[in-house]
Amino acid sequence: MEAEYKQTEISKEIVSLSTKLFQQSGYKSFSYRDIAKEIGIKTSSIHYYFPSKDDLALIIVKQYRKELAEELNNISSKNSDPHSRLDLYMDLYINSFRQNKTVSFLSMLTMDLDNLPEIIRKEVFIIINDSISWIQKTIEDGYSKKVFHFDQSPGSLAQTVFSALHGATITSRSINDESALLSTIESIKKMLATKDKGIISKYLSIGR
Amino acid sequence: MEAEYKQTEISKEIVSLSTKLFQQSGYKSFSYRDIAKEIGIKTSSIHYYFPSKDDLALIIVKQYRKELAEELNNISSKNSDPHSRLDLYMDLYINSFRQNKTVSFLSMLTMDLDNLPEIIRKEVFIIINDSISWIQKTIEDGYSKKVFHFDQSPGSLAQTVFSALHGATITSRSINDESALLSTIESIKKMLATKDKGIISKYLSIGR
DNA sequence: GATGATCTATCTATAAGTAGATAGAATAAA
DNA sequence: TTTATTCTATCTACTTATAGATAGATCATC
Repeated sequence: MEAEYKQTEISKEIVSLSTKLFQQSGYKSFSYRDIAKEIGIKTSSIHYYFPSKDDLALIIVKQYRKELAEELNNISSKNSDPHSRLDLYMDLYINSFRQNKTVSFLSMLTMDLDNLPEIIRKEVFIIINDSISWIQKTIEDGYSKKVFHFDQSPGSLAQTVFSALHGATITSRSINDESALLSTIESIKKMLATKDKGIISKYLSIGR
Repeated sequence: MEAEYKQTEISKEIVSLSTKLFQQSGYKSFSYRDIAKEIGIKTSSIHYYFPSKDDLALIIVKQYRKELAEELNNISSKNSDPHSRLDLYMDLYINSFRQNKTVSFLSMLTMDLDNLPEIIRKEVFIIINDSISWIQKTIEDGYSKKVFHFDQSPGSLAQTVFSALHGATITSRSINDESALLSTIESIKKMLATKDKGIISKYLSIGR
């Protein structure tokens, strides 16, 4: 694994710029032309390192997956407290938003599924799965340590947290204001901190 | 307003098919060719009704905006109970997901912002704004009628609800399973139904 | 026979990808 | 240590395909 392509100044620049464009506007909307023009090379030089666009995209996505896995692993290993873990996880979204003022890459990948080659689609599934599983484990831990309190299964709740964070990143991006993301994080925190004594059970039926 | 284009069998078919494709894979990824081939006409016939792709896209988005506004209005006028209102709003997402098994159109528009002409981008902003405002009003109503209980401002909470629903639609679509959407709706309901007596305030600091 | 709707044919622009040339660096052989 | 060979990185030039768009012909219909 590790370096799946010949790493030179230029090839790294290609990957980094492509990642940005991919993230910003999707798979179909970043072209070898744009990249070449911006870097100041010819498109054929990009083909030299990355024979096809699919190759380049796959490398980008795999790299993203690797980095995310490392970060999650890092958070888990350095923090035993479920609160801190979740905080740090949510910080990832805040930082990502502040850094590139755009949608999280994973959201873009998800929205872009129809335009992606199958092999990349599989990567995306894995990333989503791993993320939700990680959140779920954290919530389970928080439940058993009795620092999280909410009357919903860890699996369902993990899906909610994951979805809400992504949705919030998207909303924040679209209104160009991080308030949506911060509000959502606040909601999630309050939700988990709530001692669920007073739930009005009449309102809990979900099957319709 | 109303019909901003010559409405014939074919032109309506064009709009309907384009909407579907636009919704599925984004602005850049639906082409006059595809539409023409599928309907069985020539691309020039599409140009006859919709001189440019931007024209077509704008009509699609405006129509979506109108329909959504009508639906929200309809819900509001027919239901005084905040619970029912919110339920019906969330049903829109479930139905939309079940019908086309894809992401909600609004989510796609948001992710696609970079690829959209300015005039359409403005429409999207309005739609988002209107949606969040509508939710906010519903929450305010629920607070004042004391049927919703949660310790967060209606504005922030509305952003959260909106974001969570979108994120959930996206997640559900990507894993091809409506569970994420249903879980999220369940979370939202529980959240609003929670009497916030037992909040652990230590965990409520958001400013970091 | 004028108007509306659709088609043919074509244009221009952009995209991804390929072939082949070349300059210069690295390596091997004399 | 010079010479020959191969490799690396890039370029120019081209191909094929797709896209949106337009002009003008054709056909229908009222």
